[in-house]
Amino acid sequence: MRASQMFAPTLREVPAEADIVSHRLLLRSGMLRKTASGVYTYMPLAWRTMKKIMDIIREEMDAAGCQELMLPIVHPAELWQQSGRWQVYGEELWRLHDRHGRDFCLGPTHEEVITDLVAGDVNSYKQLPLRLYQIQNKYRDERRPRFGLMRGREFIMKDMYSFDRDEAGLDESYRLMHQAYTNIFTRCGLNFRPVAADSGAIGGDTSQEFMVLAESGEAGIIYCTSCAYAASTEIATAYLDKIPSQAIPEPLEEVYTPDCKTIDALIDFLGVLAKKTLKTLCYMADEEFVMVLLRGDRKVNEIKVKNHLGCLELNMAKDEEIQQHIGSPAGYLGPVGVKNVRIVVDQEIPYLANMISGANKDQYHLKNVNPGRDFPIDDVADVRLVEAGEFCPQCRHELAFARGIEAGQIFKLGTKYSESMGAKFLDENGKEQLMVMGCYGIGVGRTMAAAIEQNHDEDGIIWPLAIAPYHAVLVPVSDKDPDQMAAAEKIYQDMIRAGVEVVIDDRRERPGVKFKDADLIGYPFRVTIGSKSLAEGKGEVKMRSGGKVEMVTLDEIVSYILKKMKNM
RNA sequence: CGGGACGUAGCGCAGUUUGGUAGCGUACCUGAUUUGGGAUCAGGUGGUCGCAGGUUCAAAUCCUGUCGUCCCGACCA
Repeated sequence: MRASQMFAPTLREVPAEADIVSHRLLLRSGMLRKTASGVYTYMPLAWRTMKKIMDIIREEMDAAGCQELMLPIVHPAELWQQSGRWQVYGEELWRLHDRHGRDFCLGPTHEEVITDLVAGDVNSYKQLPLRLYQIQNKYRDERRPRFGLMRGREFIMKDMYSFDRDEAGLDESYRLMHQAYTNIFTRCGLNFRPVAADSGAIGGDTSQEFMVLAESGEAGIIYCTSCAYAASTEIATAYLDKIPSQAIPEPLEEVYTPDCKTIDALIDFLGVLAKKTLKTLCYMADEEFVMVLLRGDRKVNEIKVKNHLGCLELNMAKDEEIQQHIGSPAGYLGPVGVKNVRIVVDQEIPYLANMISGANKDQYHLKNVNPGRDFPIDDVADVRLVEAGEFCPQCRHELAFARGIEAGQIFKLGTKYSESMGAKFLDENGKEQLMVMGCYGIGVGRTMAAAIEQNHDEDGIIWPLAIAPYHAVLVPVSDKDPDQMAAAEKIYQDMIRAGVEVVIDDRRERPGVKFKDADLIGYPFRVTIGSKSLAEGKGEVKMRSGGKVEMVTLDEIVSYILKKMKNM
């Protein structure tokens, strides 16, 4: 490729809209342009990188016994109504209708379409297992698209669906995908970690996310500093000390606590620790008013609450709703004496004694509140957020926190979709069985952005070799010097012949401009042909990832780079 | 969805308070001098000031509506 002809308009200034490194660098390097909010154009350089990531994905999928196909992006509403997700998926589902007024949506994921397909064409155990994947645009009308490619409304995803005859088959498909994903992200040169995850709107039980570790990540990870335990903060658990309090329950006592609407104010006023108090939260779970109890120093994990209740919508109750069900203002809420309200108790609570809670009476709290005696503890669940410094549920060593970018996720779905879409087969005994499914996704653009988050410096991107748009850039320092140009041209041709993907910067620009662009775009190798080195019959080879400039004889430059590439 | 802000040349911005018919930097084009880390000089191209109404002799500027974009929040009992 000749830089003089390449469509890669680099920017000196950062567009105001870009906030995180990957977005800024993608725009500045001329790789990405925005078309609408959350909708982007991949420019030629970015598309080369995207294709390389997709090729790695294809190789690993095919090696794991998957077949590529292409499902439609436009889905008829009927399929989504059949699975129930036409309602459940909510506003994120991008809906449209045709000229006859029939409802459709743009596919955010393809369980419905593929399960319907397989249900029609697979009838026998002899056709299983079946593992089908595709790489295509997905559509999710995000409430807030942001961070460039990290959270777009249109994005490219690899999605694979496995169909097995039983749980054991699913386990094998899941294991294969876990290995394939590990291979893919390793080959892309990423520092990542698989973590246990919530299965969310997709459904199913077991799930893991592949997190690319980065400070800018939207997702939180709790991991053990000693063993292999790692989970998304959404579902992370901690070691639970099941030793009941030895304290002798004392009688309830009402205390006057003026202006103690927060736990901080309360513990200041009473001079006690937050862990001696109870935190009372009220929610509207769909139409039901629910109270959630936690130790005062804990934070609630709403995902866990939602999963426990099995509701679609979970919102903090409004003041009017609290007044209506409890008859007390927020700030003085507690579980004692509450009637006709479901009380979800965090699993730590039953082991506590003589706690302080709101009295459901303005300006008053209760002392010596005892679980079981003063309020029911029959609805116990793990509903709290686990934080760094707590202890591992598996080995009791300390837990730590990290941020990550969710680049991929794998799920065991079970029979949720085969049931609703009617995906059945006959086994050896002629008996009808439901197929057992799994689904497995990778965000291709997000993987590219994550690679930049992890590999950059103040000058630009530092591409891992495997997904760099080109391997090398060739910079003749002066376009007026025919010797330099001739030497560069020869190396350019040699590189192409040797399979090195190279850009020759033949633009009539000053060397500073070429160097700045080379660093910004992040070619792994830069070969400079200047008058000084040329006088000795040499060129300069520099790696973007660091290290010093190597002077290499012109004839040996190609083999030098090939050798380096082999070791990367 | 709630809150905040912004829309003026490809990009970054000023001008809006106080109405008078649009400017700076950069990018781009031409020429000259330059040439090892985003050159200098000279000359140039490019904007219905997001859109639609309204007020006015006159609107980027004031009023109304509308569309778009970005940021923050959605853990407070």
